[in-house]
Amino acid sequence: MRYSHKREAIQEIVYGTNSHPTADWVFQKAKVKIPNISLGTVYRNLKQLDDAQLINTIYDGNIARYDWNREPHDHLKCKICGDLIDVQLFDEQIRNTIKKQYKFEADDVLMTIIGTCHKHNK
Amino acid sequence: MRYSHKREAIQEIVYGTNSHPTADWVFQKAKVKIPNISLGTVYRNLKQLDDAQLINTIYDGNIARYDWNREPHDHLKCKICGDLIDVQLFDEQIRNTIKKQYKFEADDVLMTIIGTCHKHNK
DNA sequence: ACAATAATAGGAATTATTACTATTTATAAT
DNA sequence: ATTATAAATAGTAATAATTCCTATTATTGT
Repeated sequence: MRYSHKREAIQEIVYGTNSHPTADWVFQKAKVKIPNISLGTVYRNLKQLDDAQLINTIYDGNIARYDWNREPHDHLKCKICGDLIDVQLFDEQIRNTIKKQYKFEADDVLMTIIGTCHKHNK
Repeated sequence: MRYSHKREAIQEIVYGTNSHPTADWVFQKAKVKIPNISLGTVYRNLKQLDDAQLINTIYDGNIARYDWNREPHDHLKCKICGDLIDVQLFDEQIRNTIKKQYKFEADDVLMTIIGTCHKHNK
């Protein structure tokens, strides 16, 4: 993968937030620094960064979000504000046990808990 | 929710498969029985059936799939053939413990394991 | 049977994403 | 430093999944 100024900027944007941004959010941020960047470039580079294991892609409902956090972890998703919160539900050992439990060559364990976050307490 | 012949047919189709069908798959099946049914009707009714807790919607990557199985359960997703396989990873008690573990009003625990299913053994 | 209104068909609109192509840019070889 | 190469890009078109809109149809309470 050849160096590119734009890919570097895109990576910095993803690494600079805990908000699990969408491609369009990254695009809006990138435009501030690089006005002529195109959305296709953002998508292509996010995919390349994912392929290179520099970021992770997570699917939130039917939209892709990007996460700099490559440690195995899970998400709490607030059904009211849509926020995704990082949590560590299991340690690696339990995660590996889950993977081994089935006649299935498991690569990754994805878990999301849907509910209401603290911001919406009555 | 008023009775509708088409909604009944759509529900029967979802209840008649373990394949976690997409809206379009349901639409193709429905057209055999009801040639003039429209895709919009399929989407609207799948949503209504989900709202009425008669089926569940699960997101597989960025596409919606529908599941008659409303018992808490998890999925193994094969990255080669795309199949989703139902599994019971935790009993209700563990599931409730997970829900209580966070300052978060949890409704549902979603878990998918990504990997390779038995059909692709070398 | 009739009125009220939910459900529908068919198509347009929207949203997220990918594909295409001529041009630009990084970089390796000269 | 110049040049050749192929990757990266902008800009736009295309695609896929889904939702929205509106005139018509079907269900159901009276």
